[in-house]
Amino acid sequence: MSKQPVDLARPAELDDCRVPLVAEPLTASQAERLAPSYKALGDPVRLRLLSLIASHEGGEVCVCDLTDAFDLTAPTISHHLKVLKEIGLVTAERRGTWVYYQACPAALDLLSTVLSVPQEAGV
Amino acid sequence: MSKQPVDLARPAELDDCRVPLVAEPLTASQAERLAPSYKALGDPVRLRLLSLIASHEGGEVCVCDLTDAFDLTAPTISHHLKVLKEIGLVTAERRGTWVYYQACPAALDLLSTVLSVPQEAGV
DNA sequence: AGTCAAACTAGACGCATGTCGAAGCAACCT
DNA sequence: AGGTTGCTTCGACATGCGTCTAGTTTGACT
Repeated sequence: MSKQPVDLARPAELDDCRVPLVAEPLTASQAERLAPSYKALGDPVRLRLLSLIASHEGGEVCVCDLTDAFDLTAPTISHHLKVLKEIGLVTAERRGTWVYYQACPAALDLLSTVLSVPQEAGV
Repeated sequence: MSKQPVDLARPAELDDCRVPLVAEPLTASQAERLAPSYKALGDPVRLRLLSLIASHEGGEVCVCDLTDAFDLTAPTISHHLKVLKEIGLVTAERRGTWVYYQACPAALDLLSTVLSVPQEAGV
């Protein structure tokens, strides 16, 4: 394992990133911590994977169901899930033969907050 | 100009993308229209550029000010600004000698909305 | 043990991307 | 006109990334 998860949910690491980008300029280090997360969302397959996981009732999805939803090989799906996992947007849990993925709402919420536009800014 | 701006502000093109990713699975076409925008944010330099522009009072920034904020050459900054412009996150306007960039709040808001997590989802 | 299926890892291949130096445009000056 | 500054385009280079095939691990079931 070359990279370890960034863990967007951990306050100590990223609470100082929880500021709308519109409110004040991001520092270089804030930008460097946030950019990889947006990059992870910058692939259509990963966006759909995350959405499939996050919107699934029960809050988790088996890999086999995810693989079926795409015209891609299993290793490719596995690779994308690994990216999402390492960035802290999802977690994985093995139960018997199958592996289930869950979304991390806190991580999503942080990324949403950074892009949010206050009302008075005139959307 | 090889690509033209995606224009995230145009309702006809992207209003059907204005749905939280957590609410229901993104379709393939939705994901393919949204992913390039997140990819554009997936670089620390572009994130900071966008933040510098969006948070600047007056709502616009001259390129020269942006270039000074980084340890990069002018062509590189220009390249990143072009990416942000083509994706519809900023607009550019020349006034005399200088070029000013403005942020597009509507585009930002869309990307924020897609990542937003409803309260009851338990952040 | 042997087998099968689910999922991941390893390695390879081609395309995309970030960066730079050099050159080109555009607008302002003498 | 000529020169200067601000910004962009062009072309090149190294690196990164998405995808695949082939092989490996993990667990369940005979």
